[in-house]
Amino acid sequence: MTNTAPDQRSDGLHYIDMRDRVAGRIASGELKPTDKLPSERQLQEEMGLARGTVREGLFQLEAEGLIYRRDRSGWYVSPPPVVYDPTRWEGFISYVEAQGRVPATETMSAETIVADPLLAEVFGRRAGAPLYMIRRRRHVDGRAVLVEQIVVDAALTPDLLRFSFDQSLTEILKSAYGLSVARNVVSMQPCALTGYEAEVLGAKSGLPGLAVQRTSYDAQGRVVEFDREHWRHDAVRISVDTRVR
Amino acid sequence: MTNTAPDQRSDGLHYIDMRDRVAGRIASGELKPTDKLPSERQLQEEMGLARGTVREGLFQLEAEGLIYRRDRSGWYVSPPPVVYDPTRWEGFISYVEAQGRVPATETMSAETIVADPLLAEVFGRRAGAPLYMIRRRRHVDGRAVLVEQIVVDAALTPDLLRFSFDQSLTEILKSAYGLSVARNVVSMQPCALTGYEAEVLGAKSGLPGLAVQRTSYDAQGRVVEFDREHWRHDAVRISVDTRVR
DNA sequence: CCTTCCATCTGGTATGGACCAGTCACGCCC
DNA sequence: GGGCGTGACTGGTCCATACCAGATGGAAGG
Repeated sequence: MTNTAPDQRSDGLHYIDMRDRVAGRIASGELKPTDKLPSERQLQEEMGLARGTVREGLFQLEAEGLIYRRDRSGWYVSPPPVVYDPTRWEGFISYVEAQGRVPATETMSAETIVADPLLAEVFGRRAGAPLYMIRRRRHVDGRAVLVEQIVVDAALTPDLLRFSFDQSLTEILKSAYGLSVARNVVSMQPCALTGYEAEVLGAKSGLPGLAVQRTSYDAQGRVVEFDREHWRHDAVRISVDTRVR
Repeated sequence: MTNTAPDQRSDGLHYIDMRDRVAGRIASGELKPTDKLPSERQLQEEMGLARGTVREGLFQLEAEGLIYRRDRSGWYVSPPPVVYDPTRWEGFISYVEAQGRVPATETMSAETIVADPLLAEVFGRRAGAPLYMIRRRRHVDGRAVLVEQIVVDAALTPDLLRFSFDQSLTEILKSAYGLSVARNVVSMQPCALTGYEAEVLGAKSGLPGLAVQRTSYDAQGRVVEFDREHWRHDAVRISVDTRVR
């Protein structure tokens, strides 16, 4: 392996060529965000390849975040990702709008649950303590990009379920319960979207994603929110700005 | 955790079944980290599937980070990821060791370059200003997990190239030049490893990865380090702990 | 005008065959 | 004992084909 720098030449691999040709059309602006690509069978003929080879190239572009698919509908050019700073939570709606995009939120469920051992530890409660769990799906420009599951301590937020969660939860916690966030512990891991997450995002099982887990504390060190989010990998860029301790 | 969520009907999809059967062997401990899986042709026969179907299942497990491949050698069970806080840079070696793993660093190249427009802007210099660029590959327990490209300002670090970079660069900057980091701006994005990055990590083009870009400033606001890292997606979990501003 | 239904288009799954290109362990040779 | 070559093994690429199931849009019917 060369110790010198990057840049490879046409490997002669058909699916790499195919990938680069389509990537070229996107880079040149011939194909624009949300545009639909030709069908796999059209590309197959156009490039003189087997369909499997065409699909291999498409998978590469999908992994790079350049294109995405809508099940049994077609392949589309990905819009640019939104920038997200999980440590500065101003609310999904406001920061998506600040980037000139159109956000939308859908509450999938909101219910009372009891703490299992893991959640009990997170909240510093006994197993069996009452908690609220809210599941939401969030969209940017009409595309579902993330699904989240938020857990809050029922003892701190009595009767929370009377609110609508299609708006900012942070706002509700602050104005109705006087809870505000002083510290966030965030952990992130690239993952594959499978099962429930893939299904509600309309993605094929195995699509690359990003799992974000956020624990928010108030000034007294109480856990205000415990949040797990699953993002489509091509929909987000994480940005964090911190002072070193 | 309480995955009260829907789902869990065996779809009857062969590659999902195959995936789950192998995942079961890993979960049960029958297959342990770094263990080699049976060959694709063995699995094919064992499960009565076509090889393409077996591979589809393996790709899913790879996307989930459960297994990885060594080119033309075989599929192996992934070791657990290392936890990495890009905002608290103590150095790769020390935090990997702190997690009971064995780190290693390899310097691929170290050279003087001139600032292109992008780098010039980052460093607040004119295009053409002299900079040092260092490329390194880093390993955990013998497996290459990330490749990084560090750029530093030659004006702040005269004659930097006389050092060996198989040790901590942060340490060199501090002890030899009195530079220490007061602020980090980090941005992360799931990506696909392709071309140069895939090659030096011994990965197939298209493997999911995580791109991390870090700009480090000293107390005077000067750029000390500009770093781009590409991680194997299954090798790392990002963790950030911050106070809200 | 709206709803319903159906033909068609699209991607999703699965098979099986072929050949290529590194890897790796074994055994030969020096 | 150590270096080298070789051949079996393993994943990587590519092909052709078939059928399934959801998406879609237009035609038919209310």
